[in-house]
Amino acid sequence: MDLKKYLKEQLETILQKYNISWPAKGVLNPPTDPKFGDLSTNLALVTAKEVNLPPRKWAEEIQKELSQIEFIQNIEVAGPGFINFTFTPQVWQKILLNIFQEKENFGRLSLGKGKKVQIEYVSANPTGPLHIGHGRGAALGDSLARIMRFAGFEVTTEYYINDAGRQINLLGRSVWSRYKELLGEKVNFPEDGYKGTYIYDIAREIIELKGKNLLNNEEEGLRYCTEYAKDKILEDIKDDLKNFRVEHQIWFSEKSLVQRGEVEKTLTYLQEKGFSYEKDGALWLKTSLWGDDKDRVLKKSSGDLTYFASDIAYHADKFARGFDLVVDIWGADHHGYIPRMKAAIQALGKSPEQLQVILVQLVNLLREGKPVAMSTRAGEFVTLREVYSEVGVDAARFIFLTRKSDSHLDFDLELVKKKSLENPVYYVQYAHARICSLLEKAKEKNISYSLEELENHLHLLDTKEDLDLLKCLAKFPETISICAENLSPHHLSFYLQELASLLHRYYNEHTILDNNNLELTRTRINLFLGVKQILHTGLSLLGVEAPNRM
RNA sequence: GGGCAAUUAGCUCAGGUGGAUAGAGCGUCAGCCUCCGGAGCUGAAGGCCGCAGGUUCGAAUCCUGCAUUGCCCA
Repeated sequence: MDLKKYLKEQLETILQKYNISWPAKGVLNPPTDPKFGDLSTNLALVTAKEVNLPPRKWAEEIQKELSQIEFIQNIEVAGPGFINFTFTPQVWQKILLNIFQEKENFGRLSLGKGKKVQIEYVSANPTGPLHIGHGRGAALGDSLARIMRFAGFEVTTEYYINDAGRQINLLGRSVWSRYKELLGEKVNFPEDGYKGTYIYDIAREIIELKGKNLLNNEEEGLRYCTEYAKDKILEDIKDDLKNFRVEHQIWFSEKSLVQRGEVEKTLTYLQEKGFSYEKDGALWLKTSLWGDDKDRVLKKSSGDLTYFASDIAYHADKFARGFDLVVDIWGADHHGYIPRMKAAIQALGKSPEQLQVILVQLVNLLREGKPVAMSTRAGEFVTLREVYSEVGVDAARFIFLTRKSDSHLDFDLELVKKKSLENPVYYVQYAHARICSLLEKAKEKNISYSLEELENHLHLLDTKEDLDLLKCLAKFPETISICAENLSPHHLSFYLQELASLLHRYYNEHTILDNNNLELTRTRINLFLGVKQILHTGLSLLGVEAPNRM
């Protein structure tokens, strides 16, 4: 049962008697301080003027009207005119029945109403290994996809492979150059080429496969090196993401888009609509029509297409595939592209809200407090693989998902390693493992438990710790809703920490297994089973394991 | 020179559409195992929410200006 909805309806009924509808600024929420009850509303404060009463007096009127309401234990007027509601313990105790009834679907919502959503994330150029910044975007995108599916959206995840442009070209020339160098040729390494040692590794692989054979034909050799390097790196990226428990359902090639003529098709469309024009030998899109600072180039005077042009074609393709909402996760250094991209999709006839861009701040990778240089070109960086091998997938993901995406993040390898046992992720996992261990113990003591009698014994869960825990469990669905609506998984991470904290407190306060009071023992075991299930569901939405023992 | 973000406890960070005495973890200090996992629990100290104005019953939250930091663009 949705308590908030229920109460809101009751309040609205009263307002109707006074010909007032629910005010825009009316709020019905849990108060910051639990001593003010379970839910609190500012309704009387906001509507006092309409009934010509002082807020407190008006609040008391409402209180009187509600005196016979079901499920409510206490209503009081407080402060300047807040109305605070406390539900009966039964309301909270019954949550447990819901949880067991819906099982792993408890918290699942129909918020999305089957709306088709695409989430595109990581999309790193296949010119080098993933680094920690990609890891952050990967964790975020993957977890968001899981949560939005749980909230009733139809989600597709996708990786856009920039395999058509200048960067890939440069990669090929870098490898080709190293190949020749290793075979003793004199070479001029491309000025801004990729200098990482992995380029040598790839060149060595090619030598093993082809020997010196490529030297005879410059054009063919370069082509081979380019293709080989791209495929090899992409393979490693896929491998990394798999290890990091990140799933992309679709791998979309920019090159295929170009080859199918989609870019030209999009340009033609824009031209026919009259949204583009030629100036100084270049082709421009009138992005300033939709709030961009200035118009942007689609095709340079040299005849080369810009990245922007293929990006528009790509987004046209996304919408053509029927997505109602497209979510792009970008590094924060690309924030300047948002206005032009939003303009572009409006040129395509879509509304700007149908593209949501989440910016992920770049991660400051530190080692012993000192920044680690992270330039792919300079070839000096710590890879994502090194990071998760060092600190573990669970710890790395949890840290990324415990911060909102647009805040700066210092990730000190030595610190995370050293303090790994105090990492919040272990705190949450420990709660889960603890419950599992307790269940084992119950088995040893021959304490059986089932759900059959649960309903009749729910009233035994009546201590403060019981109610705190039950209320926290009841909050799970709303937490999912907040995460999905705000595209921010970090709320879930904080929720799980709170739930784990209440579990630990409970465990310290009460002895669960008591052979002299089996009914209470069984009921409490059931409570723990409920907590276990929510911990499990929540962690899985973050892509973090819920171990039975640690 | 324009633009986007950030600024909350010693440190790392939360504070969904404005609400009552601003929270958590780490660190510090003081306590808690005859007992189901002490990787835990309880308590204490610690804050002009960057600064100054404005909007209103009410601002960490919204608006304006300024400062500092990061990034993007010419």
